[in-house]
Amino acid sequence: MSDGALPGPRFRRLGREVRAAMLVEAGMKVLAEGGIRAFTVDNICKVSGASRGLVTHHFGSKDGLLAAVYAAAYRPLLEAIAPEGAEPPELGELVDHLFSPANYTHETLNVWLAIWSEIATGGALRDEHRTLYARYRAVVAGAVAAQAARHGRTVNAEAMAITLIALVDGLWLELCLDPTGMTPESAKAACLALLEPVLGPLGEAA
Amino acid sequence: MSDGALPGPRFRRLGREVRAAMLVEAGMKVLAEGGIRAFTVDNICKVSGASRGLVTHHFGSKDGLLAAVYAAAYRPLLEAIAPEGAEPPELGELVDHLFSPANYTHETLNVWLAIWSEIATGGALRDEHRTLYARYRAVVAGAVAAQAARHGRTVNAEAMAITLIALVDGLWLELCLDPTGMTPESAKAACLALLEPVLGPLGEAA
DNA sequence: TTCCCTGTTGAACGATCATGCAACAAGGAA
DNA sequence: TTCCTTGTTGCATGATCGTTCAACAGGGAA
Repeated sequence: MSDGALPGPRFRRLGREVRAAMLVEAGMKVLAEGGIRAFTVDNICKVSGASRGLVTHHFGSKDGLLAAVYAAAYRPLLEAIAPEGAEPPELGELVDHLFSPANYTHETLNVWLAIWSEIATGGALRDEHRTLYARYRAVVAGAVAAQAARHGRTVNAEAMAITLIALVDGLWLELCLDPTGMTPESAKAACLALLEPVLGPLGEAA
Repeated sequence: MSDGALPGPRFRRLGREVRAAMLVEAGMKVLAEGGIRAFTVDNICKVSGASRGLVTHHFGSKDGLLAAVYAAAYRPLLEAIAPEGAEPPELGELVDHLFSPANYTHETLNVWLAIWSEIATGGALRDEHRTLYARYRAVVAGAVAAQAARHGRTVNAEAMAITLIALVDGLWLELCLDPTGMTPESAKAACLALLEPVLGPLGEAA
């Protein structure tokens, strides 16, 4: 009893996907708080409570983990917008989801922002972004087309989807950079103020 | 003549602001091509053709140079939108400027994107951003208010300015991330398609 | 020409980075 | 109980980072 050896196991063995999920979550937290400059193996493992070798062991490299974090950030958005096996939501519900507290979080937005720059400079994330973004845009375009047809308007649904996504992303961005005088509610209201003159009324009155 | 000494001076002495401008330009180029991860003293000095000590000497630190790069990126935008001593442009002209080749460049946009993440995570750039962005928003809000008054519409000019800026930034962002099927012209057209139903016709027919 | 201010250099430094890897041990299987 | 699979550890390594600083030299002033 005089030595410093602690009783019990020194660490816990976890299943492959459990540990991977822990690292992804830690990576997301680090990315949200400190941006891409804080996304280091040391920080991630300290937050996750794991040792430094695990990142390479589970994801091959740090960039592999970053790709997993990106996919994990996209997943809830896509599932909220296009639930599997269910029929696609109306445009009004879709916009509601985009500005819901689940997606419109300061933490989440910082993750997006940090990763966007990596994509723009041609990292390995570029291809994965193209795939996920194409799915995202297709869902939005479908909702836009349905909304337009329901109200007898003729619009270019693809172009309008790009524009709507740009508007949402831009509002996200402004909330990240300077939340002064901005709330999720005002952002959503601003979004609807531009959409409804073109696509007809959204929301419960549909 | 047998030694390797080259004739002529080994370097050129430049004025304080000349050298500083060279470093800022190099920093912008590096930032545009590789994002914040490529924004290193080594890269910057290699591109600029200067030695490593100059960054600290002229800007105090690397972050000081980053702040200067940010201000230098904002300046042409503000000057195009709110030329000093001249009366503010109409909203149509303002939008033209925002999507003009001078501002809507892939290089410029990558610089913005790289710096945005730094601002969002609370770096030293935050205060400078607040100042410059407030000026930017005020100019846009003024143009929006004038446009609305000219066409007898009543809008919340401040909120509409935030929304317009968000839309422009979002379109910039999408062009950075995935230029597929996007051009400055289509982006501008998408922007006008949302604005004109609310604010009346923009452009030459004003 | 000589002098001196100051812009410039580049090596040195310690901190921090991502990754490799051999040893270790947890915990189920037998 | 013993054995073996495999998740885990953490040190070693070499690269790269930002910053410091003493020496250097360009080029105008006198």
